[in-house]
Amino acid sequence: MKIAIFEDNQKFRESLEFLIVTSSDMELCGSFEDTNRLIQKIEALEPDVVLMDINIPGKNGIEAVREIKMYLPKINVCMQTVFEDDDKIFASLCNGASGYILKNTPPEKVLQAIREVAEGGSFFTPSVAKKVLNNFQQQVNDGEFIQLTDREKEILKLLVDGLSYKMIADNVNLSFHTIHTHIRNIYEKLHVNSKGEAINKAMKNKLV
Amino acid sequence: MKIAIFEDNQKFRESLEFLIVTSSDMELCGSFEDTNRLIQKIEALEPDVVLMDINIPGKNGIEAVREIKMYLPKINVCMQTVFEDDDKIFASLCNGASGYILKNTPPEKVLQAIREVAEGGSFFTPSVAKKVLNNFQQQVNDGEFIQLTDREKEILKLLVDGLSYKMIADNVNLSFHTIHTHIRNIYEKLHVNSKGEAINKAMKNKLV
DNA sequence: AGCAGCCTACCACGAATTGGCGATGAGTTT
DNA sequence: AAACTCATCGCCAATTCGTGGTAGGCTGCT
Repeated sequence: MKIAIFEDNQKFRESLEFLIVTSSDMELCGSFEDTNRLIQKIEALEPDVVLMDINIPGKNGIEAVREIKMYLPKINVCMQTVFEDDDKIFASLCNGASGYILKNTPPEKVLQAIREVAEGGSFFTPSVAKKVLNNFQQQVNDGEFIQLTDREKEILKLLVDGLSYKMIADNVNLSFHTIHTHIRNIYEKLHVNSKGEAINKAMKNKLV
Repeated sequence: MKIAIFEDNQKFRESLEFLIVTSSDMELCGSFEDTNRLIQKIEALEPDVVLMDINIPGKNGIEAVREIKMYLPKINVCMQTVFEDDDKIFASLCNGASGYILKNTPPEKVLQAIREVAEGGSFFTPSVAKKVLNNFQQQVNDGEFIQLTDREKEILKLLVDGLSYKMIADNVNLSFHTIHTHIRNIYEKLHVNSKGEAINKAMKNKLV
């Protein structure tokens, strides 16, 4: 298993290097203090996992992971940082990072994270997992229980996709009037009274 | 640290019980094979963590976690199952579970998961973490780079909230016509031509 | 047989939205 | 100075939407 490190803090980089080289199943294939010529380096070294500091000189870690995933999508990237900055965490993950560990993570967990990421899994330190989870949960249901029939869900989905009544009617082979009625019923169940609100609520509450 | 188990498979329940009682920092405060009188039991036992099988008789695990989080939101729940059923995983997590482990998880990881969950963190087995992450990543940008002006973003946000042109005009103290033009420009930039599509695209690409 | 819920379909009217066309002024870049 | 972007305001015709009704057919439950 080949690992590449991108980390500007020398002490930290060295301790990571030590951790990798003393690990029997891993091989350190590169270690750098900036992201210059990032893609070329990775292309040449062919690491299984890239460890990327989030605040690294050159392109920062978020840009870096985006680039890696754009040009070399098979490379798995594990981010690391000292800060629990929500925005950066989400940005990294959205841009394709497979893992996220804080720098106070004990060595054996770091190795574990690397192994999980190498196998295509994901690893978050618990606090990061919690943040991801919160983001996940908050999208859902404000306590209302909305029960739509299958037909209604089908039509709501098309509505959310931006189709007009007429297009929906075409799509499901029903009369325009029927669609009209269904949508009125949907609005009532969602407690909304415009297309915009309906779409918003449908997406936020993952009704589609 | 007090743990309660809800698990219908006897063998599995017993091995969990063994795992807990032989663990120095944990105490088994209850172990059940169904979810009957769930809330009363939990209220009486006051566990720190509930281990909940997802396919348990009575109310299933998803309903159970929802109830727990509704009546006793401070209780942290860790789900477990043999299957990697995406829908159930997401449903559990959305309903408030803090952890999700598969039943083939080695004992020491189970204990680790319980500890993380007890401390308010989250724990997923890597494959589940991957699923959560995928759901996270897919929400974002299809590769297009959409550059909206501040005004446009502001108006798009209100549009997404379900407001009509007139209401938006009121909201930002502009003329109806101005809103109209902005929205037309927004549509052009988003390559859409209806309110529905615009809202959809705006939400999917997190432009707001 | 009666009731309830769902899917279907229709009428009608006022309000909202779209799409096309044009215009001005402020500020920035070239 | 010309070109450009951004924000602002305007008109108009065609379409779509929101809301109020009505109503038959179907299924499932009592």
